[in-house]
Amino acid sequence: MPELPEVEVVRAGLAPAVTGARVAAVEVRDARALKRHLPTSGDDGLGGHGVTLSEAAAAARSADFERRTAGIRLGAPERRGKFLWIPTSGASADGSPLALLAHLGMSGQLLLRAHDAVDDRHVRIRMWIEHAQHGELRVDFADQRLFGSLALDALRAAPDGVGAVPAQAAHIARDPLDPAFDDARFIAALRSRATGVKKLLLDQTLISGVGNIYADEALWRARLHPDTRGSAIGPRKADELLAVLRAVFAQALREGGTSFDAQYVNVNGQAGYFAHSLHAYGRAGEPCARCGTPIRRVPFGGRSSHFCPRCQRKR
DNA sequence: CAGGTACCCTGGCCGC
DNA sequence: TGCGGCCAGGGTACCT
Repeated sequence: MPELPEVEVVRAGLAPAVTGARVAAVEVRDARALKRHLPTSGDDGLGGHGVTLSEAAAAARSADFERRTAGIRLGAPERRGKFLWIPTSGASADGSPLALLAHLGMSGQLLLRAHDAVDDRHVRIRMWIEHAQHGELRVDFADQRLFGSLALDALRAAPDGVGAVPAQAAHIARDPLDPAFDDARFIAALRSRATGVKKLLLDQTLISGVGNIYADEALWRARLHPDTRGSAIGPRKADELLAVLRAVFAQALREGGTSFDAQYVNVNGQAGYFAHSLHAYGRAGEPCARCGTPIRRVPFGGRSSHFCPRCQRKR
């Protein structure tokens, strides 16, 4: 469940059960779910993204993660954009605190289950935790497509000096629901670029948490064509776009996120119902809710854009 | 900085 | 019933 509202639903669901809990045991079933986990000994010679691990490197990575995660105590989960992490009692080699970092990718789930609950599909990593109030639970990381991952990562001071963030998420911009998000800075960046506005919204180094669904929805609500250049957007329209984005996120959060199928669920495996409130994504051929013109779907960087050709004219 | 492509994966669905 | 092709909510690397 990948965009900001879905990740936030997971963070909030995890919070009561994991905060203050101790990890009793860890089992890595598929080392491919540790793409972002780099062993302590530094480099195992086979980096992270886009690289297939040798059998030996996979075993080493799994063993390293299991050994270092078992026994640590968990803090309150935090989120930036689509990255989720739990500060822990562990320390990294340079002395910084360790965080348990999660990215759900396209199909990742974090599921809270009873100790003896039956297996969900595609469980790649399992952690048994003990909590003073909630007793013994399992946290299962399930991921069909394996674009998501868990990792232990060093928690460092955030680049803007406010709070701390895992090293691997340091390049990710704050998201628009973050109180420290800098509106003026984002709007200036947006309006200085010749790139299409949708591509800018999806750039996690400018603003985080926005993915294909919510980009299309926000642009529909703001009546902006996805290919409108950032530099063609006036200050008032830019303000409106940011406000609309926040409203979409807030509403999606209230409705438990967007679920098109069983892949996108909260920590209890339940789907959200914001999909019913979408006006553009997944509605190709259906009449625009404002003007009745059929919603169009066009190729966009290996995916699709959905928009109303009448309400969202390219300028 | 802008654009395009390729890749990491599994599985559901559609047409033949 | 089988099979190939296409599609999917993300992120990164590496070209031009």
